[in-house]
Amino acid sequence: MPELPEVEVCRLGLRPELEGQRIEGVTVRAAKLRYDIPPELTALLPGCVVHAIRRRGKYLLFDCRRDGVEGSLIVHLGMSGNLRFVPFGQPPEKHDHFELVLGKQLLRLADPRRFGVVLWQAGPPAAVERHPLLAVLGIEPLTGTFDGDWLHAACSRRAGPIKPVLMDSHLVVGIGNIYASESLFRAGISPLRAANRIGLARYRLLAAAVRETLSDAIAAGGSSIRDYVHSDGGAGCFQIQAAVYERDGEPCRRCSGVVRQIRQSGRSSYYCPQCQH
DNA sequence: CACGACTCCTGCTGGC
DNA sequence: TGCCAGCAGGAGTCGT
Repeated sequence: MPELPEVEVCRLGLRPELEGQRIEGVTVRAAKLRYDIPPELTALLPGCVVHAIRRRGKYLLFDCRRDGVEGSLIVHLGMSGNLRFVPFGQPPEKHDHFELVLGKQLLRLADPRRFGVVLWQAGPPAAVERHPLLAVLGIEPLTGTFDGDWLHAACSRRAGPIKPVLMDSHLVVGIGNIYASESLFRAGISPLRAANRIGLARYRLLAAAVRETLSDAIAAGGSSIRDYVHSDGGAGCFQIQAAVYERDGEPCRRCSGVVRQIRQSGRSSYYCPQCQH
């Protein structure tokens, strides 16, 4: 489920009900996610107040503090994770692995495929950037320094096709398999085009397309935030209408061509061969 | 270094 | 209807 927009919408939905709240307890039902959930969390977190919820790439960061304890809870939703507020006493389901007990409700992490992450970085909020998983992350695509010029320079040594490059979180964070295809469609660039053989002008189009695609998705999700984080909602699905993703064989929305599916680096890519070069 | 294959895990879909 | 292969929105690690 989660690429950058989904994680950002999740953050926005969590914020009003979690920021400033005290953590009363922690439940770890299945410690084995991509990494083991640190057992010390059950001792560290109770009594902490969540002062801020930040996002870096697809990681959610909960800045926590109490007497003698300061650190950030690092949460990644992997492929199939989601965070939900649920009422006290709601029985856990099969893949509910972790939860925070708050004053009035629970915040529960479900993740069937267990590619998610729950970790802890001790220290002030800034210290989390030094965590090994975060230290290697690339630029945020919704910040000012991400633009066509930056992207053009960053891709100058990448001889492979642009689509997997766009998904490389060491370069740019947050662009997953859906929004990579959608952004390339918007920019009119073929996913097969060698990254270092795309000119500056087209990289400016691509950078703008990435920003627009992600922003539109966040805006679309923003209107259903309550659904996204509450168990009585619509399962957290707010997907923007895809131009090409999973539309293999269907007509292109822009021309008379047919959307095609190909495989790149083990992932599906979708594009319109007539619109994208 | 850059790149692709492989890997973790469970669940769903489509073909036979 | 049942079974099995293949695939799924992520990303670290390893070999070339």
